[in-house]
Amino acid sequence: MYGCTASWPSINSKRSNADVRRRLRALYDAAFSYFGPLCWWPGETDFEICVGAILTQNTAWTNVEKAIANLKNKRLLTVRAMHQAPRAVLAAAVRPAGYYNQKSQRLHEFCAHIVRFHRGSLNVMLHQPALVLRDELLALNGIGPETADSMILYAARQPIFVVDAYTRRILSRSGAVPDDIEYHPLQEFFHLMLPPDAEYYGEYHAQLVYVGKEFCRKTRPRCDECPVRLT
DNA sequence: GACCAGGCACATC
DNA sequence: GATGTGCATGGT
Repeated sequence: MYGCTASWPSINSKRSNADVRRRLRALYDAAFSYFGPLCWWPGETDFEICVGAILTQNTAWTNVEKAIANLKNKRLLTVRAMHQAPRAVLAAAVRPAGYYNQKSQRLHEFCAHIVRFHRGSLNVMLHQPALVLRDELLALNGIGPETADSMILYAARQPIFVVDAYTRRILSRSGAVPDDIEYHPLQEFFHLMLPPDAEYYGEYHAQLVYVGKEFCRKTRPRCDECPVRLT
């Protein structure tokens, strides 16, 4: 049963890659049948997607939605406006997303970087090779692997797989990977096993998040009711 | 009232 | 290199 047994081939077992790919496809198909197309990431613009990626760090998305609504109401959801906004105003707007002092600073530094190095154009920054963009994002304060990869996949639409808490939990509970697997090995696992397609990566990640939210929470998982059988 | 949520940076050992 | 801690709001 999902989450309770471990019958997947080892992540290191090269000879069973075909089997792993088949299981991953079956997982996706089952989730897609249950949830339907999710069309991620939520956001009207690429900048909103990037802002959401920072705001959702260790935070429920419902709180992020409130913060983004505040930013829209204050007309701060552009690179220039956010860059020029007083820190206190920015912090007040993102307050519902928690960690508002850190996140307002991270947003400001993100915008300052775009203004300084890309003439204020997020589009210019995003139109770099994925690995160049990734290194650039990771060098910024407050942007780690998951945040950077979310921006690259959903805003730049380049095929980098996003690993988050749900991804790790679902895959490890299924026995496909060790529960203490680090970010990059798990990302490489997906890059090796899935076709490099940004739209597919995005939808796959979205389906994993929905499965996670609904059936694979940290405590009180609903394994028995989960429509996605991984083993 | 405790626990959790789509992380990350930094200090300490 | 591994581990622990601070950051903070809002839902369950």
